[in-house]
Amino acid sequence: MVSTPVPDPKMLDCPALVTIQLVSGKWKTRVLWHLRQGGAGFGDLRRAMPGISAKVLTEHLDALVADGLLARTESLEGKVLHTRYRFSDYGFTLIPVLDALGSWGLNHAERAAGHRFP
Amino acid sequence: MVSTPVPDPKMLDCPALVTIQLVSGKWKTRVLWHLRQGGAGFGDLRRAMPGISAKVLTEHLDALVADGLLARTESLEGKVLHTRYRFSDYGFTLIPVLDALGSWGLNHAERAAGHRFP
DNA sequence: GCAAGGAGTTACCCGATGGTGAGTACCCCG
DNA sequence: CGGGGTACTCACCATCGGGTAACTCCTTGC
Repeated sequence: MVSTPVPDPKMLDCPALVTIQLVSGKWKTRVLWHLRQGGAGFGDLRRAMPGISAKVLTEHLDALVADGLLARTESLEGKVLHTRYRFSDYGFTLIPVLDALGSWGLNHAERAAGHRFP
Repeated sequence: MVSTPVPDPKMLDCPALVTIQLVSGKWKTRVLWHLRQGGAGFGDLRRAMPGISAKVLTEHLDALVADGLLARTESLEGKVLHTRYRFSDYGFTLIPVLDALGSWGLNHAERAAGHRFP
């Protein structure tokens, strides 16, 4: 599992690492980014992120749910199982942080696109 | 190399990932965290972070310098080479983001320490 | 001469992360 | 009945980040 039930003490001298552990992984931020616009099903997420495999998506979702950032809701529409993933209340508190990462990253991308470190 | 010269286009649909790439790695945040309190030499950093090997520290520092977050200054004190690592001006702009990660992480650590997801 | 400290480099190994392809189970549609 | 959709699981691989240990090069001090 990729989750971090209880952050190991070594991290506490660097609390930023705790957050990074929860969010790092090739697709985790992308999943979170996509779910910002509202909940989605497993298949929605697959389609939204071409390249991810079912296995890895499952792993990442499980980790995010286990860490309390996402909530999973299963429902039967007709008789077909539908699973919906969305931010939990706790997960919402992470959004400002993700936004900070996002806007800095966007700025960095622009900067790096042109010239190297002017 | 662990650096991300020009962020690959796939990341741009998730700018947060750009930032995370720069900062993820077992020791990168710890290096940055330590350097927040002022510049330090190679040996200072090794001593400050028991467990890191010279190789990995070199790799991480190289990556952080290549990404423009840190600046390396070499000086000869007497005839001995001293290398000093510190935040670059650009690196400073990342500090608020690291603080956001840090305070959220600290909060998460407290939350996880007691009960699981109350 | 030899240890010790500063600043790395090199070769090699290991385990976690992620990718592939197939298979499962259930249901709906034509 | 076949094809397609939802939601996964399983077995197997490949890559890569990180760890280990040894080795370089240079200078200062006993």
